[in-house]
Amino acid sequence: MSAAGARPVSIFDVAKRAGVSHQTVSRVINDAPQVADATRAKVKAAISELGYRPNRSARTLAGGAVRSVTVFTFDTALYGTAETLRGIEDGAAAAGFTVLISVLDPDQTYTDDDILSRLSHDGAPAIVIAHDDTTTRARRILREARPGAVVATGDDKLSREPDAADWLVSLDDRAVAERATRYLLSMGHRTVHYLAMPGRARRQDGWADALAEVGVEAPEPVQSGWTIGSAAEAAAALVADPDVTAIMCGNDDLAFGVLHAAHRAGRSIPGDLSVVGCDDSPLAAFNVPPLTTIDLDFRGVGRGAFELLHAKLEGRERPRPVWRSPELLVRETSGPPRH
Amino acid sequence: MSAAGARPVSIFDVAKRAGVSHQTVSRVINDAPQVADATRAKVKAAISELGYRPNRSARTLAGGAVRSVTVFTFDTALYGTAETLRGIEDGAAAAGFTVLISVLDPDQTYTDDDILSRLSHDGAPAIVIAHDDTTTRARRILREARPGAVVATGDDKLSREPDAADWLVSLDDRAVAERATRYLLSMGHRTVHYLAMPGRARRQDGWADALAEVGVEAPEPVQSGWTIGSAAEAAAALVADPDVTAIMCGNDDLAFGVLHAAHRAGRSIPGDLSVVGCDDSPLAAFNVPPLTTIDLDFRGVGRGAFELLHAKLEGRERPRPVWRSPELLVRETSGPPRH
DNA sequence: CTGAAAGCGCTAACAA
DNA sequence: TTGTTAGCGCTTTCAG
Repeated sequence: MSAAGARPVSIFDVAKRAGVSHQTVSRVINDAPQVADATRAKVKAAISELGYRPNRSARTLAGGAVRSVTVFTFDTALYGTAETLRGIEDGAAAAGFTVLISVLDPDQTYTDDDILSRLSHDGAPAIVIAHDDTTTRARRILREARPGAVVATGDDKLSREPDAADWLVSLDDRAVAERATRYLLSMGHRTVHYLAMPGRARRQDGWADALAEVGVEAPEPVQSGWTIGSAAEAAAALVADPDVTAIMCGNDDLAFGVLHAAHRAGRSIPGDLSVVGCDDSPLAAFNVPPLTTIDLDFRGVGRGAFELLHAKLEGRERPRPVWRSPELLVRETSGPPRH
Repeated sequence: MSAAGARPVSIFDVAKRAGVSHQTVSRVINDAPQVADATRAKVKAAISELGYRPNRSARTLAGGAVRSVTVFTFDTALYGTAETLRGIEDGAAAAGFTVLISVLDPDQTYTDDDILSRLSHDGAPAIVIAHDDTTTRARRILREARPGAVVATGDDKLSREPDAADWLVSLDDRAVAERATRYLLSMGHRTVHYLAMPGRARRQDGWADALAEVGVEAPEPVQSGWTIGSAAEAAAALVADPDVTAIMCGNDDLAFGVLHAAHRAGRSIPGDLSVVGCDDSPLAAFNVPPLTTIDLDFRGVGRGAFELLHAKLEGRERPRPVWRSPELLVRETSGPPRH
């Protein structure tokens, strides 16, 4: 154990103690195969006696294998991003990687250099959780600078690009929204309205496609911000309209905003109005009434993003996706229209 | 702009281009005062022409000023920790620091070495968001190893220690819970029950103190986990008891669980039962009915934690706290008992 | 299987 | 005000 304030134990201290060269110590801590078992044991003993811990900066600088990822995101508190981040952390921890986090302010404009200088060094690997315009832009900048070391998650316009399969890990947001919309249609609703989050695209596509399928012209989607309050405000006119019987929301938080607005407008749920969310956030099942929504495995997506990055770094094949497929959870905010 | 794959631009490349020594470049990027304006301009021009960006590992290794913090936490998705993290990020970004994040699994037991090896190097600065037993333990380990470079937030038994003022940044959780309990008492409730989160202490102290103040013996606190589901389950017996008219909850999520359980038990809110949360999470104001709670500025606390760490690192005085003081927000889940 | 040498990109200390 | 030198702790060569 090194005393506080003293010079930390280095690879040379260990080498001296074990009676080997520092290089042999390096081999041991990197699990190199060509080390005699006896030597390995001696070194390991010295390591634990001295309380040696490798210095990550030195390892990185000396050009060893990369052992950290920088995650770019815009809000660590939103359910989707928080869960994705947890998934990345799970994967990173299992692989011995350090996670750095770089939060981008949606209201700020970043130059290419602002983004790139957030990496620990040129070409450091990164994962972008792209859920808004700023992170989508960051994704583009990072990918242009280091195509091999950047993967992304998210649902935005870039995910329509042809080479997306190489670097994108994402649920099929289109199918998810389509499914929820079809469900509402199947309950007998004439049409389904859509409350949209900022900067996302594919969920809205799915909703529109499901309507087109049955020959219904899609009503104008209503635009909301990310907060529950903004959703309540954005949906105020919608919920006041007695012709509106079904609303599909970009995510659960938005759905809670709609429920709040509907309550204030005196409309009963699900008699007057069906509301469907998306995410299955922790509160959905416990809301009063419990929210009909689609279970999305963001954590699995995060883990998948890390694994794709890891595979690319080591020149391996793209691993198979590992997340649960989305599931529609019909609870108590949806049903057939009253007539 | 360095081409992908090429060797990154170093301080020597910049020096050559600007016709100065690499040390002068170092001075410019570190804002050292003793550089002639003309020289500085030349160097800056070379930097931007070449797209030079400093390598953080090299800077750290060479023993420059520290520019990163590792944050230890146990769940980045919970409202309190997520907001604290955001506050730390805000402060770190303003000071040009990188934030590393180290998530500790509550179900795992870590050795001292497990914890210490998560730092980028021996003695790297850290902030611990201590909200459970595992993180509280990490706090102790880190503080013992590097007392000067570790600060913490949170509400646990350690915060009762005498030297806490040196390294702890925290709201007055005791006062917060006391205030909420007094409010319920003032509405005419005979007693107030407490639904507790794991591993926290001071909120419970405040609740007990407020009851003691008016000579009421505190009922046995009910223990919940961190999830809404566990709260609903833990509170099932409590809400079924018609003698229970007021429940104060460790945080908002727990309160939502209680509301859910109360609804299932057929008790009306707030007629039969008053429920008070703690946090003012984003959903509180928009729940149906809106939740009475206490607004806690976790983001401010996070910023304060970073600023305390930063001040310690630079040998400055402890900065003044910068967060909003807690405020009781009486909404629609609380009121006088029915008789 | 092990060791010696060179250098990653940067900063601190010293010299001019 | 600027330049030179000597590392930081480690990994990658390359030699035995």
